[in-house]
Amino acid sequence: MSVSFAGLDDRRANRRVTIKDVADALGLTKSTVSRAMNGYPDISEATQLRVKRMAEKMSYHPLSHAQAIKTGRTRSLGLVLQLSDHDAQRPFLAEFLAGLSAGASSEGWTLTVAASDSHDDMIRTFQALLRDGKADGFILPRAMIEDPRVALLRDANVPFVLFGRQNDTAGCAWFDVLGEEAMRDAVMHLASLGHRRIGFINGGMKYAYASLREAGFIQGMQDAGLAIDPNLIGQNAVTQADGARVATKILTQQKPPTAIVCAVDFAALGVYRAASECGLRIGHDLSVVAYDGIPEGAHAQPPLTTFSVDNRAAGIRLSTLLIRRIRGEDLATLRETVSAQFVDRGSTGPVPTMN
Amino acid sequence: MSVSFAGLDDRRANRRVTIKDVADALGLTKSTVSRAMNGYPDISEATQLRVKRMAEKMSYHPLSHAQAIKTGRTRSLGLVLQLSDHDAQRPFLAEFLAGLSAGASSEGWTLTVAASDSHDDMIRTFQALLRDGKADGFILPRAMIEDPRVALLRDANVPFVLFGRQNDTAGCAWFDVLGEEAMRDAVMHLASLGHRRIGFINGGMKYAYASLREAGFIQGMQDAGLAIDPNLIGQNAVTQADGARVATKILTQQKPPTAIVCAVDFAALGVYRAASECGLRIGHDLSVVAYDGIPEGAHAQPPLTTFSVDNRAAGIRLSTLLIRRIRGEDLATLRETVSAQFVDRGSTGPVPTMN
DNA sequence: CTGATTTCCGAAACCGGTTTCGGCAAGTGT
DNA sequence: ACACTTGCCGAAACCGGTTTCGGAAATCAG
Repeated sequence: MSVSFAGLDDRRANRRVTIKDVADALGLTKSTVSRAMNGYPDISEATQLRVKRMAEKMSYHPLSHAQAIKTGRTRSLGLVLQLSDHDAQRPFLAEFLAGLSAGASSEGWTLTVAASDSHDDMIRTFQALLRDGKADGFILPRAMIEDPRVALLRDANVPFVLFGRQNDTAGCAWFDVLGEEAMRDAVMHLASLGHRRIGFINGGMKYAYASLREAGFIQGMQDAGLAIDPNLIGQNAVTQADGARVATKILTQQKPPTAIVCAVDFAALGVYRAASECGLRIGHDLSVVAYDGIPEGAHAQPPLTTFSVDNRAAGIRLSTLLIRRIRGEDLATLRETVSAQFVDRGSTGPVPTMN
Repeated sequence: MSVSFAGLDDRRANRRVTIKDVADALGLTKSTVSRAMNGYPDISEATQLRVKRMAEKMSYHPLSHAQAIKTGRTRSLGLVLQLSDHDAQRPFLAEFLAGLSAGASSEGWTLTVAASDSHDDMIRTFQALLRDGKADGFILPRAMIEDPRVALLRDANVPFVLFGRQNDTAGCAWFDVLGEEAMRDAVMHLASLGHRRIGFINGGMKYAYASLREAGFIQGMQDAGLAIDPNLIGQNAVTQADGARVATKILTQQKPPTAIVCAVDFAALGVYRAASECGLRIGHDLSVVAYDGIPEGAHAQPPLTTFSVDNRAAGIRLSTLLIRRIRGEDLATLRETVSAQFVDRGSTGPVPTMN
C-alpha cells in the first residue's frame, strides 16, 4: 500500500465534489451550504450568493438520491405506458417523450418510464414505482372516464397530472387540447362549404376525449343549424381498419353524408379506403376533417385536412405542471388547455352537386 | 401537542418499513440484515433465510436511493433517445420501451429516459445523467459507425450495451438482429423465383446496420451467382419519400431490375409508390423484399414481404444484458444476435416474362 | 484439554445530503 | 447602559442504507 504524505489528497482527484468540498472552500459548514443552496431565509443574501457562486465554480451538483433519503423526493417524474392501448397513441410517443424530457430536464428533473401490458400489471407498476420512491409524481396520458390511475394516486396522495380532462376533477391537474372546439370548428367549416349531411366517427369511448369531441360535434351541428342523423354516427374507431369498417357502414346508408368528421386521424385514413371502395373521391364526393395531425395524413392522397396537436409541446407543459404540482402549487393554477391547430389540406371541398 | 404513552408507536402506522424494522423484528442489527439481504458469505444460511423470510413477510423493500448513497448505484438503466434520427425508428419505440421496461422491472430495475434534439444536446444529456447518478448504465439504440456515445461512455468507464454491432468492439456488449443474413436470404429468395436483375435500397449509411445489410446483399448476389449492377443500388432511404425517390431513379434505368431488396420497410413503401407511378404492379412486374416488419407493411397493397424484427424481445434482451454488464459479468458472454423472421406476404412473385 | 482458526454477528463509522436546535453578535427600544 | 430581539450560522442529529472492524462462540488441530 502506498503511503501518502499527510494524506492530503491521496484519493483520486476526480471523485465527485460534495457539499463538504464547497463548505470547506468557503470556510462554512455543510449545513450552511445546504440552506444557501435551497434558499432558506435564515441565510444572509451575501452568503447565499457566495455559496451559489462557489457551487457553480466547483460545478457542484447535489445528488438527488442523497437528498431523497431525507426529503423523500428524487426529482423524477413517472410515466407508465399502457400497451393494451390502441396503436393510435404510438406515433405520438416519440414527440411526447421528447417534450416530457425537455420540460423535466429544464428544471433538473428526469423521467422514469415503465410499460405495462394489462390493467393489473399497470397497478402493480405504479405501486412498485411508488414503493421504491422512483417517481415523485406521475403523468397520466389519455385520461379515461373511469380512470383507475386517478383513483390509485388520489388515494395514495401522490401528485399527478392528466393529459386530458376528467369529470371528477377533485385533486386533478391537467393539460389538454380542446378537441371539442376542434370538432365544432370542423363542422362549421364543412357547413360553410355547403355540407348539410355530416357524419361523425368517434374514437375510443372509454376515454374522456371521446365524449368531449362528440359534444363538440353536436354543438357544431346545432350552431350550424343542421340536423343530426344517428345513422351517420359511429364509434370506437381508432385504427385505419376501424375507420374503414365504420365508414363503410355510414356510406352505404340510404342517405349517405357528403362529409365526415373523424375524432382520430387514423380512422380518417380508413374512411379514405372505404370511400375508394364505394367509388367516392375524397375532397370531391366526400369531404373529411379529422384530428391529431399524424404525419401519414400529410402524405395521404389527397392530404388530410385535420386539427393538429403538438404533442411535444404537450409533453413540455405536462412535465412543467407536474413539477409545480409536486412543489405544492395550488391546483387551480395547474389546469391548462390549448386549441388544436387547423391544417387545411385537400380532403375537403364544396358539397357535390346532385346529378 | 398530544402526549403519547411511552412513545411506543405514536408515528403514523403506515410509514415505510425500513431495515431497522426488520432487524428489530428478528432481534438482529441492521448490518446483519443488510448482509443477509445481499447474500454476503459471512452470514449463516439459517440467518439469511430467516431474514429473507421476515423481509418478505413485512414486505420490506430497500430504497434504491438509500443504497445508492453508499454503493453509487440506483438500479436504473438509462436510455437517451435521439430525435434528430429519422422517423423510421419511431414506430418501434413503444414496443422497444415495453421490452426494456419488462426486462428491467423483472430484475427490480427501472428505466430512465431522456431525449435530445442535437448531437451536443445528447452529449450534455449523457453527462447530466451520469453526473447526477441517474443511471448505472446505458442502452444505446442504433449503433453508428462512428459512435460518439461509445467514445464517451468508454472513456467514463460506464457500462453500456449496443442495439447493433460496431467495428470497434472494445468494451462493447451488444444485442443485434442479423440484418446481413436477412438481406442475403432476401436475394436468395428472389433468385429462386427467377430474378436475376435485383436492386438494393439501403438505409442510413452512418449507421452500422447499413454496411452489414449491404454486405449481406452482396453476399447473396454472389451466392446466387448474380452480377451486381451499381446503377441498381441506392442509399440513405429511410422514409417513404426517400424510398420513392431512390426507387424512381432505379426503375427508370435503361435496364431496370425485376426485384428490389430494401434495407428498411419504409423505403419499400416508397418503392410501392414509385412503381405505381411507373405503371408497375408490385408482386407481378416488380418484386420487393424489405426489412423491419412495420405494421403498415402488413396493410399495404399487396402486403409487404419482409423480415420482421421483434423489438419488444430486443428490448428485453438489451436490458437483461445491460444489468448483467453492470453487475460485472464478462463481456464475451454479453454479445447476442438473433435472426430476423421471414414473413412471406404478397410483394414477391416469379420474374415477369418478357413481352 | 488447550491453543489456533473459523464462523458469524454486533458496534460503529460512513455515504451525502437535510433539518433541528441553540448560541453568538449585532441591532433595538428605553 | 441594559434587557430583548433579530439575523445568521455552526454543531450535531438524522435519513436508510452499506461496509469496516473486531470480538465472542464454535470448531478444529494436536
